[in-house]
Amino acid sequence: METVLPTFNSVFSIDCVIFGFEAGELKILLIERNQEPFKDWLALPGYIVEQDESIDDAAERILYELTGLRDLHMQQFHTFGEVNRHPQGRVITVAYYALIRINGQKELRPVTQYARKAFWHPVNELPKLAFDHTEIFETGFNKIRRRLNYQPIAFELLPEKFTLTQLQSLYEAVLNKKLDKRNFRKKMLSYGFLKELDEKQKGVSYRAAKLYKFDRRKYAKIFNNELNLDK
Amino acid sequence: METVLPTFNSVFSIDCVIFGFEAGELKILLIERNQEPFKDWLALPGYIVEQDESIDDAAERILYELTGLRDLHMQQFHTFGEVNRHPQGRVITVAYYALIRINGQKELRPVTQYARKAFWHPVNELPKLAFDHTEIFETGFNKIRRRLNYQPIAFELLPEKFTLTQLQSLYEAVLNKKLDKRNFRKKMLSYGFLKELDEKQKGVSYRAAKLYKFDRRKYAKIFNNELNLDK
DNA sequence: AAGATACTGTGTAAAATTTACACCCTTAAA
DNA sequence: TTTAAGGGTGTAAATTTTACACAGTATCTT
Repeated sequence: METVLPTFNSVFSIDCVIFGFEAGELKILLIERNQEPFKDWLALPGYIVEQDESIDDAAERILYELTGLRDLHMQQFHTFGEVNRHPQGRVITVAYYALIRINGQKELRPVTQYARKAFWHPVNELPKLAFDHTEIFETGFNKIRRRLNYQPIAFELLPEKFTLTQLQSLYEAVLNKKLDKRNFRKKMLSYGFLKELDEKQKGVSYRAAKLYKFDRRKYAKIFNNELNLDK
Repeated sequence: METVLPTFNSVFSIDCVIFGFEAGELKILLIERNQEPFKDWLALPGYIVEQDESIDDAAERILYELTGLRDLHMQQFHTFGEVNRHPQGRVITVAYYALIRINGQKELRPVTQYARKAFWHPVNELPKLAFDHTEIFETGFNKIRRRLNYQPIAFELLPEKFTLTQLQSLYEAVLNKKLDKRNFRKKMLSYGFLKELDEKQKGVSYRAAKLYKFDRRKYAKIFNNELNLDK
């Protein structure tokens, strides 16, 4: 009886769909590849998992190496395992997503040679991507659209202090539909996990809006209660 | 510049969490392993993906080989990639789930030597399982609990013709809570995808209940409309 | 055949949530 | 001081969700 694992020329890789939000627009992070196959193509940040690292660790490392970004909360969302998805051999890829605040200060700078550069690109009008990355992106986008309804992921995309209008336009960008201003505010505030600050928006040429903060503690409390008091 | 894939001693495997429903109880399919590691342990049906098959194909094949079951609609739900989850080397496993009618006629019979037998086991009071299979099961169970609310997966577990009480007790088993009979019926029927048959339950020692069928066409129509008419 | 048993099948009112909808206010810039 | 741009607010109607109880019927028992 066989008791030893077979050796195939098979590798695991990770691909990352990283969402950001800027100027009312939803964007994702792309790289320009500097390596065959698909040299010079645009692609999702992705690379091969090392033998001695978990896939979660690999996802963090790979994103960092290709884009310079660190300490994101990445979550796996799907695994792509068609036989010929990679032209050089059998590669199964586990796709992760994360949402982050786009921040002018944080420079996007690949620390390996595999990517020539990394940059934000609006999710609408995405160019052709390497491998099956377009499909991976679509799958990921659908997932976060779903999760937006039951997880507080929107706040990861916004600056720490934000206005209700910014929050609403983020929801509109992800869900791709217009929402009613009064109803949106009523509902968001009714959850009780938004903290109104004594501060206002600055630098706008119109009446400045109040700033709010997402209160993680309150959110956790509410969420746990829901689970515990389950009828 | 490296342009060829590295060769690691890494393999992909598939593990299956197959749910069934019988006698008002939710069950999953387990095997008794006949191979090291974890020889003689109970485990989820799972095995290694071949080099030339997609992971979806592998899932079908592996389930068939270990249990004799075929033609299920399996869906991947999570990939487990901790470094030491398999004692013999680096194995990443993609976990799939499916829901099926338990049917006395369909015999569970492994067609490989890797499993000694396959059998149904209630999801409550699961024994210790091989590898990280307990965690895989828990993750899968949580997923279907969620999906029950927005996908018609319940009907895959029931016989083609079923009573509303059977449907309700399935929901109660998966969600692990009591539901109100009148409200449950009102809501289910209001969707419009249950077809009332001219037939009644047989072989019960009390008033026989009406039988219903799940109408896939109507379901699809309703579901598509929802998507298309999206405001 | 009478009674016991076990589950079927049904309606309504109250409460909660969701939806639709429009205008005055404030700030900065011109 | 006027204009431009978005800020901020309330209510009524419609819809959905919740809570709740009992008579009806088939079978089995004695």
